[in-house]
Amino acid sequence: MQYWLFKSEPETFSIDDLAKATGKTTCWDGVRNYQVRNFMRDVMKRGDLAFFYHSSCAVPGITGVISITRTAYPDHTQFDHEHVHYDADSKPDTPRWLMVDVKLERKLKRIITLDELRQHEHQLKELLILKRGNRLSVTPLSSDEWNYILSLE
DNA sequence: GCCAACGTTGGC
DNA sequence: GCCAACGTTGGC
Repeated sequence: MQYWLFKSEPETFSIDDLAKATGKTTCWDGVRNYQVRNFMRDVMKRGDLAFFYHSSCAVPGITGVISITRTAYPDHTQFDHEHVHYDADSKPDTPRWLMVDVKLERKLKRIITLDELRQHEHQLKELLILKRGNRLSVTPLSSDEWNYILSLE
């Protein structure tokens, strides 16, 4: 089982939006990066756990724990002309982009901020989100990193 | 296959 | 709003 970190801009989709969703479950559409698509296609399994991270906001940080409830399947928004994530080059018989379903397990008792994570750089120096220039919207992390971060809560 | 230009991300 | 970093595009 693999651990992950999912970024989302709370103005677009926040942890509270997920909490309000039917069954606290949503499809994670909109991934348009090949590396992330390959993570979803090749590695991500049902039951994997992930942190829900708020980015591009006043207080960036980890706000909750989610789980993968459905493995990769075609992202329908790539075929929707009206959608911002429409991809004219992707054909229905060979879909380019995939998504998974995720479910909210729980909100953290408090947000573990990016600033706080940086203060633990010694233990988290391999954490991809702390590395300069990292822009992947979904990144893997080790069980040691997972447990260490949860211990901060 | 190279690489400059361009678009996007995301912290600040 | 700025800008560094990085992925993608497209001309050659």
